[in-house]
Amino acid sequence: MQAGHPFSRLLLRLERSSVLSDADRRQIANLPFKIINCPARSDIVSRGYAPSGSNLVLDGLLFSYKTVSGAGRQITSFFIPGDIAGLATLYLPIADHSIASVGPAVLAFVPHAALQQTIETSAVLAQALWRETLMQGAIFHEQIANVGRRDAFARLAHIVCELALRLRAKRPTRDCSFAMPCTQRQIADACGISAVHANRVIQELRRLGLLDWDSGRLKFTT
Amino acid sequence: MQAGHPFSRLLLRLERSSVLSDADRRQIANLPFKIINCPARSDIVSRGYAPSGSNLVLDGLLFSYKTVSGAGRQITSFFIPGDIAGLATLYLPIADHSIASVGPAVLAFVPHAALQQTIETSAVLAQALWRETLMQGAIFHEQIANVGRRDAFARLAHIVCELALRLRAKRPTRDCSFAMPCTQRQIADACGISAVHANRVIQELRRLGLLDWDSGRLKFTT
DNA sequence: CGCCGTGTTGATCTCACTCAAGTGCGGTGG
DNA sequence: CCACCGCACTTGAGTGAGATCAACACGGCG
Repeated sequence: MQAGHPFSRLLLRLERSSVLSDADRRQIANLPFKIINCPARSDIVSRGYAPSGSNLVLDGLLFSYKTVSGAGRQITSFFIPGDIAGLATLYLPIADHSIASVGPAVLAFVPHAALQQTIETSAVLAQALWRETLMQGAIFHEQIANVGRRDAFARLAHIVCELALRLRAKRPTRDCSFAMPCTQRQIADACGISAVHANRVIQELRRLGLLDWDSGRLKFTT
Repeated sequence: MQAGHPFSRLLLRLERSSVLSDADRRQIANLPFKIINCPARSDIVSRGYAPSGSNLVLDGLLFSYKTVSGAGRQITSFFIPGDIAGLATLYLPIADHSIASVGPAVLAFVPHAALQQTIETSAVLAQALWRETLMQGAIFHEQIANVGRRDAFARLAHIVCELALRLRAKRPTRDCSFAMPCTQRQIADACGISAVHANRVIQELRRLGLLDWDSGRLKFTT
């Protein structure tokens, strides 16, 4: 990940929609944290447990999911660097969903107590963090519509495009390509379709010359 | 709806998970509001607009939805009396989804400015309201898993049971029955299936002696 | 009275699932 | 160094859940 303080990316994110004072910036910068080097595909939060903090993603890709008895798991959303995963447990102690890593990831674990204190100290930061949870909620909304109403082709395209947009928002590339660490299996779980069918849809997208996805790199071929 | 102040039900709700001071209670009770009598199936918030307040449901049933081009609409969640619909626009001005009424509904429209001031005045109330949005987020999560992974039968059962639980939590009935103002069409839209198929699933549920749904009243037949 | 929306039923079709087998690659141990 | 294993991806065949289209019964309402 980039050089500099672990929270620099979070600050940038928050300042995109809030006006922070110097005190606010200091407040964030002084947040206690613990760097966690997280191996590939490992659980970070397990449903039913009460984590004592939230995880700021510094590098890598996380996803939240639910397992449905007898029907595998459904990935509900992805967390990219700059996102805070597990913010919901700030005020809803028991996690209602699990969070796991796609590839190896670097996280900054921030205790709830510290976040709560920050929120009580600065109304602006409270608002900014609240907004973060609301934006995650908006992504859920979209995901419900996506999974509920679109066919496999549109679902997969939608999810890939969403990831591309969010990732490219932070690091635009000339050739419309980006690192795509997910396996087809994971994309299938996010789309609510079987892995086999996801594979066929991806091949169809390739055949139509819409995308080129190979060895962890995905490229839109206009 | 019940006699008493329009916010009495909201207060009860908030006190279920927060400890309010007298000042907090007064703060809520003195919130400015405007009673809205809303006809059946009318839009309350339209996607793309920036409403100037949120709507506390006093009576009736609302739902939030998204329309997917060429694939009808997807209902993402229901709001029952005591819920605040459109809380997301508090800090995300442009509504990313629409909200509409099922049957006739009674709402208390509360300006965002008043809510924001409340939030800045009382940390406890801020937390309580934040928690409300998080709980709505948890329902979204569940809905994604529901629509993404379960078959039509389980989806429909899940949604009906969720509504039953939430409605009965406020007004338990002896015979496991409750007012179910939705049309089959609306349930289908919430499940992400066609109306025809929803009808067949409901008949199957009836045939199995699991529920009895007629003329706006739904009963679980053990 | 005619109209529209809801619920119901039947026939047909197709998208996506399951099962199954095979390829290619990276890692591990002999 | 090679044999082996596990995982991601690929391909094929058969099946089934759910969509679509169409028609009709019924009740409420202008």
